[in-house]
Amino acid sequence: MEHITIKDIAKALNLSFSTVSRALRGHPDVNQETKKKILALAEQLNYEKNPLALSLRKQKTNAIGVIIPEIANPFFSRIISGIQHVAYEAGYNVMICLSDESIEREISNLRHLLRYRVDGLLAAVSVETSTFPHFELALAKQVPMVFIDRVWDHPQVSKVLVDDFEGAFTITQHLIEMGYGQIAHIAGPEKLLVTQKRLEGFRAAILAHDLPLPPDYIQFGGFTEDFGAEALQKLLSLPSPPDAVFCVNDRTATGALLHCKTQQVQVPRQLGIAGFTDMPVSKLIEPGLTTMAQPAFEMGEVATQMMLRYLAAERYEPEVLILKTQLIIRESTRRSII
Amino acid sequence: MEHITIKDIAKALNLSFSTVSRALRGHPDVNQETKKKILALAEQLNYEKNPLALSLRKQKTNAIGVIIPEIANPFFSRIISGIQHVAYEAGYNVMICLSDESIEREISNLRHLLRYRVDGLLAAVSVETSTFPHFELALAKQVPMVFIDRVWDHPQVSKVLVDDFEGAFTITQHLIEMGYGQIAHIAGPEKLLVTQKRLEGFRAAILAHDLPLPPDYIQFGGFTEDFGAEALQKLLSLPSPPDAVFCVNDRTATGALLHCKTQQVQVPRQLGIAGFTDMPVSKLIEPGLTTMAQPAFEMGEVATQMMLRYLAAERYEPEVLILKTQLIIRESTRRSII
DNA sequence: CTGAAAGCGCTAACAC
DNA sequence: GTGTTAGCGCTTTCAG
Repeated sequence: MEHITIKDIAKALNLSFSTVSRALRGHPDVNQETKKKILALAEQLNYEKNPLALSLRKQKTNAIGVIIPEIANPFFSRIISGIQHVAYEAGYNVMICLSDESIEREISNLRHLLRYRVDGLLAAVSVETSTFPHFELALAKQVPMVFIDRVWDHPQVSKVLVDDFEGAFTITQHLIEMGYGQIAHIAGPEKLLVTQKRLEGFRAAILAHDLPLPPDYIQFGGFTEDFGAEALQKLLSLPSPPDAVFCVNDRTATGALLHCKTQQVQVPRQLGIAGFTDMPVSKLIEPGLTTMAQPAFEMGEVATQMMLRYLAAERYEPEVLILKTQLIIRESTRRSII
Repeated sequence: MEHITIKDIAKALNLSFSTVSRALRGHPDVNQETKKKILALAEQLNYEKNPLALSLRKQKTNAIGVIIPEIANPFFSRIISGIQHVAYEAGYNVMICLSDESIEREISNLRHLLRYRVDGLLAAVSVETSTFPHFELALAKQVPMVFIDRVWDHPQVSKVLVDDFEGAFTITQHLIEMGYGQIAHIAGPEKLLVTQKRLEGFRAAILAHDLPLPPDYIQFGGFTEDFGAEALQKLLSLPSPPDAVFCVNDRTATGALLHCKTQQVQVPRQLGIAGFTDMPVSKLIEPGLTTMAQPAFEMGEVATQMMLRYLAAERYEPEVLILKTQLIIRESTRRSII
């Protein structure tokens, strides 16, 4: 038989299918004997509940939707691993959608997941996302949401992030301590909250130490390697070029580093470079990249745990969880001879 | 209203819901006028079909299941990107499950997807998988399957892979051409087909050039960095250590390279190192890693296209597609001074 | 304790 | 053209 159903079992045992249904989901009102028979037969026939029918009936899918910009990025793929890990243990299904850093696609992903009646939503917004009507919609539908890292800054949704301000402050301060005095910042996409926070942290550290900060020292743009290289090129061609850069993430930092290699710029001697995130490459590249580590896997885990709590309690109380970053010092900023 | 249905529209327009259903799915037997009215109202009310009900009714989910060992591995995440890319364009939904390189979990993933009635299945098996009763089951249920890279070698299923034998042969030959004469092989998990094919290709190249191949020169084990380092350590402590290693993948090669750095072994002068796959790190690490590039994204794409063909034609004719690898020469094997 | 019946939202014969 | 009906597989009243 293609797929055996509750009815097949009922027929075989000469019972009504409601009794079978009860037995199968452990309802107390069913005779021990018949229950035993039913379970035995189900086992033997390899019966499995049809989750589609179940979802339709219960109006819940037992699924958590995930919208993420790209999966080929280790930061996000580690977040997804964390999500899967926790969801799997809890018997929840996760539906992953990729926005490809496009807001149009993000909207389409969201519609898809909503249409699908996911029980909850985990998301990191695309670089293009600066208005949030699509997420408003989800909010209106009472779907619990937890944003991860790339958050929607709205009081009614939960967030899991790191303290970007503090992280940026700390690493900038590290550059200063290493003796760099003309520090520039390769920033991310201008409208993103993460970009702004890291910029603020950077700026605060620079100001706290009375260092110069010409407007040209801040280069907005993107998260890619190419952008990092391009931005550094601009910085180096300034009349008074920086002696260090803090990059919004490791990818731009990597791009900057590669640019230095082609241009024979000595890192860390002539130029100090620091990143953010701590991707696997960062310790392999040479010189090793100084960076602020973000606990990506853990971010995925805790976001999912929060979601599971909401789902279990059937109430959604927005909360904000801020995880620790960690300064990882490698060679790309080791200017001073110790 | 929480979720508007076909009935709501029917009631509002004083029609039977079957008419509405017909209009909504473009059935010809419906008056142009009423059709227009229905579509207009649906549009206005922001009606969306409930995919759960649809799937239950049609006994197909419009979903493709994917089982993959891990997502944090760039090779697999690029495959997934390729899959998502094609599936998305075709309006197919993809359900990603991670086996975490565990066969137990792989079995559970498969059961989950089957229970979920996915229309087709894409898979790369775990390192632990050497028997395939779970996939037999899927085959028995007539679910079309395409294996990617880590394949089940069964005549009745489709496969998308690269020519591992030839790739291994080519890169080993490259090592020989660079003047290395005592070449070892850090192999993968012993039972995996990929491992065997690459080993065979390696061995064939060595034999073709009449080079020595002591049994100790082949170290089976895993795909991880740690294993690469460990295996190289053993090789280097041999009475007659190799002057080059071909590693089953870039991760083991990276581990081997790192081991060389800590042990002050000069690469490529004292030891040549070659990998397989071409991960993003491979060009960033120093020295750059010589490797055989596998078109991961494309593998995901073509596997999905095959699947879409089966689904559209409603018939599954197993086929095998072999994609080209490409030798990427970097510094880790540039021994000879040119 | 067990069975009958309604219904989740939709499609697809079958009537009219 | 349109409405009626049955049914996908299951849960959940409501009777008995």
